[in-house]
Amino acid sequence: MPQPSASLFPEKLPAAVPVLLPLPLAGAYDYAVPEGLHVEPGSFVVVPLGPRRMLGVVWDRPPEAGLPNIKLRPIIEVLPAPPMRPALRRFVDWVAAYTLSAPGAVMRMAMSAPSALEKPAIRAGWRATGAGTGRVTPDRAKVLEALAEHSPQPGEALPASPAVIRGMAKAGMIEPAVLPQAPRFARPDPEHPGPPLSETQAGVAAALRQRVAAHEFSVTLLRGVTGSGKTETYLDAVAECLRQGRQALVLLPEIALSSQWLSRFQSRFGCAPALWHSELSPGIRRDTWRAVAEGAAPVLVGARSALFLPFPDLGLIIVDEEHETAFKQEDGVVYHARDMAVVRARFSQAPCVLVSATPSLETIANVEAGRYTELTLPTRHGGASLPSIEVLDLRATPPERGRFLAPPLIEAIEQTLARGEQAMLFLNRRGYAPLTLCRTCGHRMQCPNCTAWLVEHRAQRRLQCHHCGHAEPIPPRCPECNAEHSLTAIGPGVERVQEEAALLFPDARRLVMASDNIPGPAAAAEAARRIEDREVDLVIGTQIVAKGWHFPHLTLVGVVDADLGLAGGDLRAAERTVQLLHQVAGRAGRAEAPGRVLLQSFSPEHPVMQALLTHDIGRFVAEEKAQRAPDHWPPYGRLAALVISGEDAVETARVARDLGLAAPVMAGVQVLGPAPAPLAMLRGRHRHRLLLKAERGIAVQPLLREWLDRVAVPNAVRVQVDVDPVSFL
DNA sequence: AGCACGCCGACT
DNA sequence: GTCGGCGTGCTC
Repeated sequence: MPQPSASLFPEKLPAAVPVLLPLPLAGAYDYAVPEGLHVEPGSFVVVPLGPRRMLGVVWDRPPEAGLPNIKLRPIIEVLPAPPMRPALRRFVDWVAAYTLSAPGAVMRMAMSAPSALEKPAIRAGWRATGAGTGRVTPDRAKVLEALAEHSPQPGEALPASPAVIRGMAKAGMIEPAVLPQAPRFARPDPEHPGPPLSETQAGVAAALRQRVAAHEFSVTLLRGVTGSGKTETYLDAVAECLRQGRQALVLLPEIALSSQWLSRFQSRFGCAPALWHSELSPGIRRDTWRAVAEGAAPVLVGARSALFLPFPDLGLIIVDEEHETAFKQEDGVVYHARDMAVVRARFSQAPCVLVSATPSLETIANVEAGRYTELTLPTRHGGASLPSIEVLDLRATPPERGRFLAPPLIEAIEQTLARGEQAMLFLNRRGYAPLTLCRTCGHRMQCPNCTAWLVEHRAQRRLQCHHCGHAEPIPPRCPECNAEHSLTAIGPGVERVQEEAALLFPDARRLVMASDNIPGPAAAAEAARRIEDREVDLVIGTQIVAKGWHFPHLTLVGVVDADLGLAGGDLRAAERTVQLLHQVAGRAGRAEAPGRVLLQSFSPEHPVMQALLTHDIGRFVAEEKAQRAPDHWPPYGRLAALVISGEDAVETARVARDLGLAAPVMAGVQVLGPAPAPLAMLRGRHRHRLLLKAERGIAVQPLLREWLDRVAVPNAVRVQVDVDPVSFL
């Protein structure tokens, strides 16, 4: 590659820098730096792009050499914000290279609050003038009263409509005033007295603190059964990080369901942490982003996207429930937050702690290979014993016809309720019934856009597609054969289980928990409170009840269909089922009352059920390993999936076939497919899949890149690359 | 991601 | 004869 020569273009060459724009472009664009403007790598700048102005970041790559005839457009402005740190810039490049995404698309996630880059907005409010000409109406009196109490206040905080406030301003009764800086994030106090740690906890906490104090990269698996006090233990490491004056990041799989986690944080540190998730309002988002960048948010708790926040001095990353599939981002830049957390920690020279009761096989393999270390909390805290787990053979004791709860489970619930304790029924399926079938002609109600059945939601009297959001009213007669009263609900969803429970336990106060009726953090917190305060006797829920809740009065968990997750039969079906059911089981019983778990299954002999009822997860893991290792399935090899999708069936299939023909041929690499995806149609797009499997040690990214370069893909067809896929749909 | 340009159908 | 549909393509 020709190098620019200073002697060829003496000082005529304008200073130029690459600027990475938050767009899916192949790389950074070069811009001229106007005389007198100071920029450095990481500077946030405004540059012209075609007809518009765009925010970007000065990047590290030296500007493209040669082509001195191209006149570069100049940078318009440098924003008064701290430059993006090298650790974050390198992380962005790394994630882009690993996931085969455009660097700009990844950087976009690191610029998720562009307004935070401008000067902190002056927030305007109102104060009373003590004068003015207007009449004092009741509304106006309330406003004046509020302002007498506390002044100035933002308009939206005043007890009157904007019209009233405008009127008062016009009458000269109130006037605009600058509000003081929005309250900063409280500083969690590491010395705040928290709950006492057991001896085991204290030992593990000391080991974690040591890793934090070491100020260097390390990865630790913190493994402990449900109720062993993992959270309090790692919060001690967070405290150490605070003492060091560095920032801590805690990733939770579903921040919306974490009200109880947040109260534990509060009681350990005396205040709430900063939060980061997709539902934040723009204002809070901007404040939080800025606070993180300024180091004013010492602890941040967030969903996976928090990995891309501009921490200046990250000293610890915790990934709680590291086995959760919610950490995998499936659209846009496809990445696994657990794995990227490790990378982020490496670039920040910080320890990373992966926390789980049922670690992923990936993490276990990394421990076994010596890449990660492991710390264990082997027993439940406070002397509580593990719940007893039984498998109910549905072949031996089937439910009544058209029902879903087997007699022994019904009896167990009755006993539990009679003792005044709480019971929970778990079924990982929303709605009333997963299939609506015509008894006359066999027609199945199907989504027009997806290869999927429509799920009946009886409460809304609608059929819904859980993949694309399509919804339609339940038709009065079969759309195929016109038979009336012939459409029948097949199979159970939580709504149907609740209906059955209402018949069986009419006096029990029931609560259904599914994403349909728990739309956000507030609803989740309220549901948890009602259970804690014993306003509920029977909880019926989807996987949102499996999360790390602590319900002290809950002693029985019934799993309505323990076989459900095994149906797809993909690589991780068994592993996921063990993790999910183990987690649900962990809801039963705590310190004072022993828990009991009943799994309804048609195959009690299945290794998954055996692992659960013997509590021998270790043997299950060994069996999985023995199955996966010989053929180099993950984690003993790597996978990358290509999903080819398009509206035109023929064209999409052709691209898939072309990719199959152009697949890399090499020892240790195997390409499976193309084949129609299990979800052969999604949102109106036809889908095909290819799977590349490589032995460990083979870098798949260069293979993928060359592979994709060999095949022409028309615009209407999309090829999505998923390195380390979790979902096989 | 925008926002252009571009080439084909229903209006004043 | 134009206005406008959104399909392809470029932006340092």
